[in-house]
Amino acid sequence: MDICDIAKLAGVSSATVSRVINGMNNVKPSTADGVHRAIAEAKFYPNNNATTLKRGKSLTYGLIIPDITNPFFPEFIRNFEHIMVERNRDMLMATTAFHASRVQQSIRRMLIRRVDGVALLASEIETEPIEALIHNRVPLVSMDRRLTGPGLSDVLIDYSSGMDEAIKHLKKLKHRRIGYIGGSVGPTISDHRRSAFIEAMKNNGLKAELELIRPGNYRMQGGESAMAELLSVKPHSTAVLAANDLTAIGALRVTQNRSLTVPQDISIIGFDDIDLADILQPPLTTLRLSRSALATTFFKALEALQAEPHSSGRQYSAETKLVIRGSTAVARTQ
Amino acid sequence: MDICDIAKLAGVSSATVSRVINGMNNVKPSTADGVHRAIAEAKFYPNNNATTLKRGKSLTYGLIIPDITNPFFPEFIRNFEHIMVERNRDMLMATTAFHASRVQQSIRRMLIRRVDGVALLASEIETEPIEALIHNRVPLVSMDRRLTGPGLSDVLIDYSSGMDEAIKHLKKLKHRRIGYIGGSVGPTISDHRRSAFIEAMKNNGLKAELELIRPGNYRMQGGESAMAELLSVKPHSTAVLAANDLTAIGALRVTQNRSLTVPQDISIIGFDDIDLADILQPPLTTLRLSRSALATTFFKALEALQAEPHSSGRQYSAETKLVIRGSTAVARTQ
DNA sequence: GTGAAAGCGCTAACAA
DNA sequence: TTGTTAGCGCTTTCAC
Repeated sequence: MDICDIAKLAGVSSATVSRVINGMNNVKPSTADGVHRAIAEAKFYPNNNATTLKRGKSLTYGLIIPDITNPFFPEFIRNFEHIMVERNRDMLMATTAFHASRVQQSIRRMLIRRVDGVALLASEIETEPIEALIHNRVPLVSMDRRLTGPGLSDVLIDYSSGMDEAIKHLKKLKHRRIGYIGGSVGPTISDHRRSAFIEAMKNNGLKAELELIRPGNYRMQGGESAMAELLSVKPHSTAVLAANDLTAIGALRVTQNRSLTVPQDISIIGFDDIDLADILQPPLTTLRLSRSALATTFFKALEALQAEPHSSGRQYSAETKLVIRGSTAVARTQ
Repeated sequence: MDICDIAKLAGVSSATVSRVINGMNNVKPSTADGVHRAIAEAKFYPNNNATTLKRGKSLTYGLIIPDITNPFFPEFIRNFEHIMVERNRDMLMATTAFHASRVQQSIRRMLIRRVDGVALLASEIETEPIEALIHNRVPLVSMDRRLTGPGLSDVLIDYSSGMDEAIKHLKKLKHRRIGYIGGSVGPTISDHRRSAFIEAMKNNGLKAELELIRPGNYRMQGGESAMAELLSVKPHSTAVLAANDLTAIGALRVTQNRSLTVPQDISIIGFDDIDLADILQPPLTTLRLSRSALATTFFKALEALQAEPHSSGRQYSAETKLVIRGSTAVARTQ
């Protein structure tokens, strides 16, 4: 079944059918009516592969994320997909499970499908697949790589503002020794988060102790083991910041399993503010990174790059903001 | 950049390039080598739209889900995508936000992309888009519609076994008046769940009181309002089953906000066993529906239908199983 | 083992 | 306002 069949049914040419399908206004209404009827009768759906092949544009953006079971990402996806649907665009999603090889695989998928751009929210990035994108003139918008270039924009996560708020908040609560559980070792994005922590400590006249800085893996389990290590330091720190909420939840669990009470015995601050943060016991104090703002920014960045493929990319930025809930309190005097 | 360019670079014909790309074994190794080199040098990625157009098969399955922020679905998606990547297939995901119009839109997306099959986990289903799939010979595997036909399989969720376990568990804990918070009004899938509850009550010699059966909406907020209603019935039931974990969490929150303790004052049982269920306070007793088993079943069903497009679909089934945690306890004597 | 060429279903000049 | 037609990039038969 193709537009020629529809053309025969409607007694017109395939070009007219094409025009009707694409809503061009240079078709006589009565003719268009007939075509619409024929399409409906035949339950015809035009083959997008042919359209894309012909037009050289797929009206599709790719989205690559590390881990869909981290609630941050579904919340982002929902916003992103919503924008795409509204603009009559398609989304092609791939997850990487934190493996560089899966990033490569995902980018390959995007390239062979001829997406009009890629939003890359994963951090296990190797330069080779990125070069493939650039070389093939597929715009790329990355998250917090702090690197831009022709066809390459970036959305910086502005930790510093939020991180400063967080440390100020803790300092006011009399915390002095503050621990930090980071992301995976390797990705620069983890480094940015850690540096922002150290910087904020310094700016507030506190010393970031190396012994109290541990890597995690952005998952609960990583938060658990890192927190176990932090608790074995005697005396342990009175507060801990985590690189994301999942990590903070892991830390929370370990703490509670050891019969320590949060926030009385130890304060915990997360990062992201996933919906879940609010329903924990205690509800999590966290640095909020707005998913809808982020989705909007990524979309805008993609559109901008697409409109002018030869233009150089821009550095965008997304704010973080402290949300105070129940997991922080005055430091226990030791 | 196309295979003809590669052909020139490698000094062969485009047919040979195509053969090499597709790993056919009727190319002299040295020739294949040269082609591979040319492809790498040019960073060439074949245009999948052309391939699909030509072959008439996309090696892609569509996946339609209602709500990606319900953790059940990301957990499902991760398993499903993993299977797909392993088999060198592609996944095209769409969410419906519980709107029938979005289901229609999603199915249209799938049809114009010529997916080889659709896994439909949403329940806001209208017959029209489904007929479009059938008519265009695109296999469909639905969840718990309990309807099969040519090119149409279904995965039944076997509530009865788990629901029976749940009621037996509560009965042993001396609960007699048990409430139920269902899914959205309308979808048959909600009816199945509710019927299974009523049936299980009856089978265990308990009476399902209509007053204690309320609709929810598969989201936390729905669980909250339904639970508020249930608590206004005096005396309130001593236990409540929810149509999914999110609903149960909503119920849990309302209960705790009213200074009632779970499970001492009231027992709550969820459905799904999302990862989160285990980290709540108290950890949620729930009916487990395995995401990985479900993903495997959906994939198998799609492959079977695709292998024999003219064959009639099958009824598959997925088990549910009671997981006892901390949200159920002996009923308070009233 | 390799190449020539037809055609998958659509769009967009161009012509009428 | 409508039709004719040349491709978009690939696969695959058929011929060599």
